[in-house]
Amino acid sequence: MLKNTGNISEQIYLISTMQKSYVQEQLRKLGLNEIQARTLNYIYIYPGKIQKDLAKYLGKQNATITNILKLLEGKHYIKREIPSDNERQKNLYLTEDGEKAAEMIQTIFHDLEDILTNALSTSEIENIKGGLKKISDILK
Amino acid sequence: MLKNTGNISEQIYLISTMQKSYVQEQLRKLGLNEIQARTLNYIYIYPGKIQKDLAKYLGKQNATITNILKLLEGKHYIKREIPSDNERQKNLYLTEDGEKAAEMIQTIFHDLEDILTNALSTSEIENIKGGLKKISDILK
DNA sequence: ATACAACAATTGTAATTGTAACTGTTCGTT
DNA sequence: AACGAACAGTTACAATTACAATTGTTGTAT
Repeated sequence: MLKNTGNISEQIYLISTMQKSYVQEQLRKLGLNEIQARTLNYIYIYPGKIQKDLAKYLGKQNATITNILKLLEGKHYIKREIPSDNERQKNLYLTEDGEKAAEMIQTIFHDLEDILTNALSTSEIENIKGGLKKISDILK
Repeated sequence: MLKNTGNISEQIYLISTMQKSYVQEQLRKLGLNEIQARTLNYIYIYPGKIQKDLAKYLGKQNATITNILKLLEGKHYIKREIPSDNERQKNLYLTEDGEKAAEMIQTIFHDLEDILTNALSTSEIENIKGGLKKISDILK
């Protein structure tokens, strides 16, 4: 019998689900969902990346990315520019409105991080970050 | 400027996304998606729980749960029983086919856990589990 | 230079998930 | 007992996401 209650992967799943609920709740007032927020945040941090990079970051299909970006473009949060040296790809940028939204999103993520770290000591935080880094390197 | 690349919450998000991609890939042959698999796994581990409990575990609305369960019921993987002492709720159980599917799902999750832990020492594993436990308690 | 495979993104459609309003049941208070 | 609030789940519909096939572009090997 192989149950898996205390497993690392199960813990990660549980925490990510709870994080998602928290973030979604905070995003209600912005009229965005988690994926849209993470998209804006990604472009905020990595402007000029192409859709394929975003797809990998979010773990979604390229087709799904097209849909997400269409919506954000409709809200005038992002713009897509085809570089002259490669016409099959599109570089992603935030508009001014997108910047503003991204900054609000940043504070939501920052608040979340505060919630997680406030109850922990500095060394605990470093330990956990180190452990997570190892895990994510394994899966990369 | 508040970037958040190395944050705990961001790491958790990245890892959960990668886990999800792995699990989805493995599930293709079973014709199930991640949510359906986690649902079957949950009922496998906690038979008799009601839909609301599942909703909390998955971080989804009750209405979404209804949809997911309808589909799994259509595949004859689960059954729902209304207890005589409380007619507004439904206890969830696996059928025989559901048990078989759940066992295959268990091996997928088990394999994933192996991938994560094989590159780590016993003490590292215990450290990471302890850290994750703290985090999930904070968010609970 | 040309042919062909690989790449980045999109389209149309199907499947899934989310929202708000609603049904019926149980619980608590009077 | 009888009222209303809270609860568990569902419905109808809207929004989002996934899948398979397709377009147009770039890279590579002849």
